[in-house]
Amino acid sequence: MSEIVSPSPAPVTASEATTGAQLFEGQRSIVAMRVDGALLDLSREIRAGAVVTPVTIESPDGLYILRHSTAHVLAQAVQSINPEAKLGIGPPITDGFYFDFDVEEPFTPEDLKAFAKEMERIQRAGQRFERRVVSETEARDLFAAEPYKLELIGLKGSADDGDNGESVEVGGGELTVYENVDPKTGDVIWRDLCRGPHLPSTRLIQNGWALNRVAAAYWRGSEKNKQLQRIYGTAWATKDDLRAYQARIEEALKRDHRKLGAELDLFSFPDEIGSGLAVFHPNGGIIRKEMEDHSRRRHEEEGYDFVWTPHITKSTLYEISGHLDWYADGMFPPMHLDEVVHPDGQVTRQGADYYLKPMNCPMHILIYRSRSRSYRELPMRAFEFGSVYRYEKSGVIHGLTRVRGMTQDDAHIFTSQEDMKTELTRTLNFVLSLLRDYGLTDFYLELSTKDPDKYVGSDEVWEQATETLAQVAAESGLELVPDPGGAAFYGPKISVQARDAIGRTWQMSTVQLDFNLPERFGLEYAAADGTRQRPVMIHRALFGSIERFFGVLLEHYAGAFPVWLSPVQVVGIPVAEEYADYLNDVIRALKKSGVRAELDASDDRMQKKIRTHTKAKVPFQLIAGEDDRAAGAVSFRFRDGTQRNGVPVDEAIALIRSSIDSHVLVNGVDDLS
RNA sequence: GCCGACUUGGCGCAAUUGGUAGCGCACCUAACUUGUAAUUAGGGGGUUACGGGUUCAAGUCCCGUAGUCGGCCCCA
Repeated sequence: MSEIVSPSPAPVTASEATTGAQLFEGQRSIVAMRVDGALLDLSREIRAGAVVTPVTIESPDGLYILRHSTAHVLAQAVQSINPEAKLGIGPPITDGFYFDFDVEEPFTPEDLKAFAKEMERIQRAGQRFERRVVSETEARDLFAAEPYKLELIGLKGSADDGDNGESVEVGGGELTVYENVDPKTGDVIWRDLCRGPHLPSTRLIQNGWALNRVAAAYWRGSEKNKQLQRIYGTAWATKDDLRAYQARIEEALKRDHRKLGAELDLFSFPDEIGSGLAVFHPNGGIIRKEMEDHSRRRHEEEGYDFVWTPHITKSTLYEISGHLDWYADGMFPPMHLDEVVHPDGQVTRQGADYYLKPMNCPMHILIYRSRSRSYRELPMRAFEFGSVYRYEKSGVIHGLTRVRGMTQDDAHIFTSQEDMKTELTRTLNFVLSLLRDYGLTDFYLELSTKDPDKYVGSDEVWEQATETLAQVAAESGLELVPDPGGAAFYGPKISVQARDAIGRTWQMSTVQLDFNLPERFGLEYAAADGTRQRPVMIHRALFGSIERFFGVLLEHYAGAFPVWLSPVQVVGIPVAEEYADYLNDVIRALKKSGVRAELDASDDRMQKKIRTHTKAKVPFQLIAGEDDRAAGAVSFRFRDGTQRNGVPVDEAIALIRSSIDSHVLVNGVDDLS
């Protein structure tokens, strides 16, 4: 990020027909323009009277163009070194760009270096980007050797480009080609089918870019298609911006929950158990237990009933629920049990398939259905920390955020249609309030609506459900982002997205309406008028899964948890052995009031102890020597190195106790009130 | 699942062209007892992920399996 924010140039009105290049002549910082909302090359014609907004390179529009143009330079470099490489697509993305190629051999890191070098040469050559509108015939001619481009030309008519980058290649309406032209000779050196716009010259790319990595990617995003080699890069207006970006990446790396989990001895994934299956160590166990205990208390206050269900079930349950139809691929394969086969090969007793449960809802439904229900019992809120198992594909497993075994803080609310909206509102408020207890405060909502290719139930029911959710979302006052087609097959949902300490967003809670399962399981209740009615079901999980939420909090706090969640809350460090007994009395008193406190009586020297416990991110180090003992006091040292010395013991205990109860994050002396 | 890279004591890393495994931290022992981020000395610990193969010789080369990482696809 630039320290100095350059003022955005003001829009100008073209007094006569002209071009952007003429209009902004001599203003090197202007690389493109917006006319009537459209982002255009400076070379484009402007009609008289048009209002033209100049685009500078460091603006969001400018960066988008810069990244796109850098992608072109990369592609040219790749083809200049490897003329056999066939072009895929090469759009700008958040913070950078990528370009896909079909090549015989995958790229190596050495290839990347060579490409980067060639890119620098292309930059220095100052090639012009020239836009040309072509007919389909002409385009087919120009890209006769580029099979993927030909495929895109064929697609041009169909408007459903979606968001997978193809629309960057072929603009709506007309086909355009961008040609890189040698500024001296006027020769066309390279070209790509592209909607644009682009920088006027490769020279404007400067040195704020880098090639990051290679990866495979399916052509047009479908695993049915061939995998191409994708090169990812990043590009910024200046070298400083690039460095700032790289520093941001590094910060995120430092917070990686997998790294912190090992460093702080919180959890691990033993190979012997299996991929995506975590064990929590004692330190992680404390955090997890605190998280769960607090959640249980809040659920109790909120009128939830606690239920327990098994981890495994006969297939019948998921046949009724429909999960086997839709998600069998994501489930662990069944165990076939109880079959008896006569020696002659005849099956004399039919066996049964048992599945590890991938979802808790059908079991909660059976609890509801175990007897007849009255409207007086509704809403019934069944809550469970339910362990579920999903057979995630090996390539997607990722730390605690994508696992094969997890525990959901899952609840299913059975309510009447009339109370549905009240209950949804209440649920959403509860969700947000609980997330705030854990220190997340910055939210927005996402409303996922029907996927027309993957749903059950009638359209009216979906509409009604969606409408209700939209209303509840609007009433929350939070920002609402639509997610068309993102719903599960059985109902629309609202998900709560939280921003963490370094601005990344995580999908947290979901509140999901379900008109389908009550139908499938034939759920009913007796209404006030004596008729039998069908309840509506709300699925909701606040953490998503405890494992995932744990990972998110770990990254959010970079391992420095609020006091109530810290595995060790206080470590006592005597200045010399002589003061150990005195300090140990303080530690004992703390333990007595429920504080996780320890005395470091090892024979390390004091400075070493401070270092050790600071690295372990213990919130309070209590130090005592002669001065403190004489005064009946202790001295605080905090994570950031700040101190508060000579605090009377009673006061110290009270301060620590209250910092736990109030869930505050204490990193320095100023955080302790 | 697909593509690529990687896998050396608990953690982070090292081992010239294949010649038979080292360092730091952590751990253990001893001495030292010092007011805010590393006291000193000694010691233990690895059949180099696993299984094959090539070779006089494999951590180094080849094949397979598992796991991890980065993407793609997927995410009830």
